[in-house]
Amino acid sequence: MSPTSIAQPALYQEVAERLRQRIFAHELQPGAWVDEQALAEQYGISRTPLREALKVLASEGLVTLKPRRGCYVTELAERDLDDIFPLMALLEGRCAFEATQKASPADLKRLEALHDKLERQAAKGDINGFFEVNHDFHQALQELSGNRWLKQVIDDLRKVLKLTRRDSLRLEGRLKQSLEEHRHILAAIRERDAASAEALMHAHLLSGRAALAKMHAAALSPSPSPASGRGERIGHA
Amino acid sequence: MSPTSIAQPALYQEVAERLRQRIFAHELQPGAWVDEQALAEQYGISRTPLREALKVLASEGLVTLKPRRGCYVTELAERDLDDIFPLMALLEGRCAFEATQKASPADLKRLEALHDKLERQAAKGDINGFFEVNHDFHQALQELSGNRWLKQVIDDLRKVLKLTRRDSLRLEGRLKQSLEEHRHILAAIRERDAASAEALMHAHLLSGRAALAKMHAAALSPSPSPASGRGERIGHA
DNA sequence: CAGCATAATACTGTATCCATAATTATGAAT
DNA sequence: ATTCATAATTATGGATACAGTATTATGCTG
Repeated sequence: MSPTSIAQPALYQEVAERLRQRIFAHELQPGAWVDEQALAEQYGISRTPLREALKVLASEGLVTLKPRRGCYVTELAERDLDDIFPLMALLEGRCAFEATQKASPADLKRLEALHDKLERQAAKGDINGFFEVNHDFHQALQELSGNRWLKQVIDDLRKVLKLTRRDSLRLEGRLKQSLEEHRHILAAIRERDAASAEALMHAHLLSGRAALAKMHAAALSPSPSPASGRGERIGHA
Repeated sequence: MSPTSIAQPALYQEVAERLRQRIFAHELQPGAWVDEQALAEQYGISRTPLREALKVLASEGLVTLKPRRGCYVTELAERDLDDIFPLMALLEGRCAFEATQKASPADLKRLEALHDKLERQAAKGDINGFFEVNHDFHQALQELSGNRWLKQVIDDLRKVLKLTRRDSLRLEGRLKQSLEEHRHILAAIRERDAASAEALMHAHLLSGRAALAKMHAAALSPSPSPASGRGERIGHA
């Protein structure tokens, strides 16, 4: 996606990145209308680069452009999550497989170091920290896979997933479980068991989906309204 | 990534689509500079929607935007093909698996009809026709998989692959081989053998990569000109 | 009182214009 | 003659202005 980032990035890229952060931080909530001229004013720029940035975000699936109707932050339905997580499981599983085969001893040390950091964040109970380091670990595996396009696709999908609230880790026991899964994945990589690493990573992702579903169910059950927050909203197709 | 295509599409979308076609037709060759104002003049529009269209194409990886340097049609290196084809094999394999499980009898009939059409194109020796129907068949499987995001990712990658010359089918025996592979895939689907369908589709994609590699090798060996049309240019990272 | 139509307002989409940066060509100096 | 520096030209990036369309609100009519 990013053009050869030598030379200073264009303004529309900066803007796109800032908007991404605001979307990920849920400052711009899913379904919310994106007010072009308000944002342009706020950033002290004209609408032109802002509109270009929105085109990019639309291509990434983070916002939905409705011709003559404006721009809205994409809402993910449960259906979308059911589609994306298995896909991620497939892709990240493959990453783990490739990475296991290609990791040098030095790479392995880096992975161990990252995992130790993860252990520490978990011990501290720092959920945000855990989330970040977890991301770093997965990212490292993607780079070790040596397949730029695989990494690219995963990155794109992960951005979309970040549209949902990420605090499934706050679920009782989920953080500990996630950590445990990571331990097993790392162990498989350490022992150069690529097939196991793939299977464990695959399961890890599906486990993440299950946790999210459980949380959504919990959030929904207190008020047993039949047609409540169900995901009949379309993704961005 | 197309925004909700209800309502008339915006101008920048029309332009993006026309540019895509020109790129796929290799009228705009990989590595070629995209002259903004020449195109704007040619289409009788201003540069603004054209620039927005280029942002979209850049997100898709079809062109590369170099800040302050202009826009160039993406060149794929052999390395990129080595990355993308295995990835496509993985994804389309999964598609075949899911489609096999979910296809209704009516769906199966549609697939059979498509395959018959493929057989006829092959019999006629119509390579372009074969290419098109082949595309339709794969597309149909993606839809049957029922996973919109899986389909989306495959579509995106296929667009990128269309940057390369597509006449690997002109290779001696390749068309016949491709047809044979399709026969086996369809047979597996017909017998509801999802695992086989997945494996066969996976092999089908890798087989396509091998054919392309063979063609490139052949194109390179006859004329040993040192700086010929080789693709050492970077993809679009 | 309710529903429909019309008008006004506001936002998207496109064009034109201006400034800045990069590349190329020309000229001078070694 | 070749190389480096400077100037000019050209294209990209950003801003502002304008037009068209959709939505909403208000008023009128049934």
